[in-house]
Amino acid sequence: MDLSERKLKILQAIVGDYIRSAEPVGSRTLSKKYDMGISAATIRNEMSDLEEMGLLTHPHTSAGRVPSDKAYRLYVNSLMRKYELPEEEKKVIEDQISSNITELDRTLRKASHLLSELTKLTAFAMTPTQEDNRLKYVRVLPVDQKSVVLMTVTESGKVTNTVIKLRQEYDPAQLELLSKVMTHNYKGKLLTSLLTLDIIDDVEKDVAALGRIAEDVVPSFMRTLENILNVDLYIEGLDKIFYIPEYSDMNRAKTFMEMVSHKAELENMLLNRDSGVIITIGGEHEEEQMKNCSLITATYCVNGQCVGKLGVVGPTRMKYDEVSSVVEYLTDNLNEAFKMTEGE
Amino acid sequence: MDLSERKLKILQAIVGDYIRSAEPVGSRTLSKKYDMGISAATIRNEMSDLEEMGLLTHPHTSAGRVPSDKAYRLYVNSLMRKYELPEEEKKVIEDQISSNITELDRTLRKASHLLSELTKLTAFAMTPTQEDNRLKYVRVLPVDQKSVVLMTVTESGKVTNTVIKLRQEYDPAQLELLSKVMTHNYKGKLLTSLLTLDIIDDVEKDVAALGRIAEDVVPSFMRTLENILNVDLYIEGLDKIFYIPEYSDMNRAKTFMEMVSHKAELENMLLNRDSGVIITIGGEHEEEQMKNCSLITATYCVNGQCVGKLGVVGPTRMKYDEVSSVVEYLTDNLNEAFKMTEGE
DNA sequence: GGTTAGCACTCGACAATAAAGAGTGCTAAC
DNA sequence: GTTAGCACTCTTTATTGTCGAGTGCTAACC
Repeated sequence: MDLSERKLKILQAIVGDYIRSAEPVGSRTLSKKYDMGISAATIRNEMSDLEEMGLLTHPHTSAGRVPSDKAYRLYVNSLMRKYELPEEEKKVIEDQISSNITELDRTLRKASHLLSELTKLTAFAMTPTQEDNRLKYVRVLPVDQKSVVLMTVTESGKVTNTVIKLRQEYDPAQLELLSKVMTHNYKGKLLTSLLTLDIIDDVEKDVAALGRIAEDVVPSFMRTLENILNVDLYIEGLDKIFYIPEYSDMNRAKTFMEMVSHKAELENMLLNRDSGVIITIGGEHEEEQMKNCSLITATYCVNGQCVGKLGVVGPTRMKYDEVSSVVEYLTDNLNEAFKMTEGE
Repeated sequence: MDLSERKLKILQAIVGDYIRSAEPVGSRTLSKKYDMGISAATIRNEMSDLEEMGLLTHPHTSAGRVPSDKAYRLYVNSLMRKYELPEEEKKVIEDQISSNITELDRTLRKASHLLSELTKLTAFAMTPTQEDNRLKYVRVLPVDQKSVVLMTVTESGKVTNTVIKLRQEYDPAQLELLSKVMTHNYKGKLLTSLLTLDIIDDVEKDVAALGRIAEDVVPSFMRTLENILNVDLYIEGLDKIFYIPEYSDMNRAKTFMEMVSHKAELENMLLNRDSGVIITIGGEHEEEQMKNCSLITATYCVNGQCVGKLGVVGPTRMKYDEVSSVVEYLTDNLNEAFKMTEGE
């Protein structure tokens, strides 16, 4: 696609103006607002060409031009200048994110909230996937006579603790033994693969000395595995859509809301995305309901493993430069915060 | 307020009809639909009386009548019959709630989701307050050479575990000592009161042998306390408002959404409510933004302590009988599920 | 005296109509 | 290649008129 300097300039002006105003932009407005030394009529001709190339659309005969998804793509790829976040915003992000690094969940919730506030769009953050994660070791520690704590540690460094009430008293040596047996059997195995095993049977068959302790502990272990593998999705700023002209139509607002509220589907969609800051514009989406939305996501890493997603959804008309910068900066901060952490 | 049998009957019919249809109900409709042996004209006279008593309103001269908050209150207190949940719904609630009792957070999230689905309204659930909770004991347990797990147990039975990476290796005896010192010092103290203490200083001054371990552990302890005291609010079914005629006006929808999105304020409001199933109707609320909403909340108990709230918000026109039954049944199930649990 | 029928009146909802405004597309002149 | 001018298109907004539902009042009825 070869575009003259002038066409690019006009396109850029249209995209920029439309992103700001949400109104179709006409030739006259353009020639008045941006002093580019050519008349409205000339601009009309150029616009006509751009429309033929599929970069602009016409809501109806007598309306101004609106950028197509293709135009946004061109804008994002070549025309858009890098947007530098104002220092205050950087500071807010740093303050909010770096503060409590030990709490992944809470930090992610905070991150999505922040993302929504700064972009004025609906934002979300997903807890890390643990699909590729393997068991490092299991330990069962004493708490009191009839309670123990089950500690599960994965290779990626996620540590989970669960308190288990036993139906009988136990001998500390038994716990020691149980820890060893389980660790020995399952160390290095994928968490997902462990879910399908019949672990109680396994363990009891192995070591008769454990008695019935395994029966109390193993179900909790299985539940812990399930929980670790479970992904949560935090969504913030749903109310923001009321400020966006695109959703002043009740039906579109409803559709958007429903789409975002279907967490399971949204989750799936996010899981399928590549790493890095990714911008997907309207029709580029596979999913029918997303065809008039744009999505900007990024992947954050915990202990060097890139496993979680976060991002922003909005209408195709969005401030791609600002939003992607916020997403990027926030992700960088998260990565920094989660770099040295072990456990949640 | 003395009302004739007939007036009550008419009022009940109006409230019932309006709750179902969301349309002002006229005398003619009423006399046709409900065969109560009197003519529309008579009903008009009665309606006029009821309006004078402040039980009905008139959106405009030629519209039907609409119940006032006062009428809803009367309806809820005296006219409303107990609504028996259909067996399927009971079963759904039981299945969903009883399944994973060990996970308070997840269960509450599920509960609010369920509440929203069954009532078709926006629902929420709050994690338990721990304001009156006292520390039972603290234990620091070994994990590996440089990591320990800090276990905090409260009198209400809430157990929290945090993994802490130390900057140095430690002697198991030190952990034992630290546990004892901290437990001895702070056992039985309100969690809230502990937050204001200078615990590092306290502990180090007490026992020199601990060295710098306290410096690593105590901040995590403080953070754990903060987290325990923190209340989370899960909100579900925001999209439901799009199906409610009251919110087909964009502005009201927006206002509602903003109100519900202000978690901190909502939290405060909920904390101020009494126990049991409480219905507050429109103008009965203190808060300006709630004056055209009704709120049905209940309190659930963990280990016998009533500490958490959950409920439903919607327009004053809501199916009070059904909704309050769902809230009640769900709460009963939660109470049952949380009765025997220790820890989350 | 309570109840009912009848009728004038009110008001919102909806559709049809008209006018205004913005923008295009084409043509002819520069 | 660029520009001005003009007819044409289509949306937006305001206006009007009509319809229907519902009230409130009065007078008759049982």
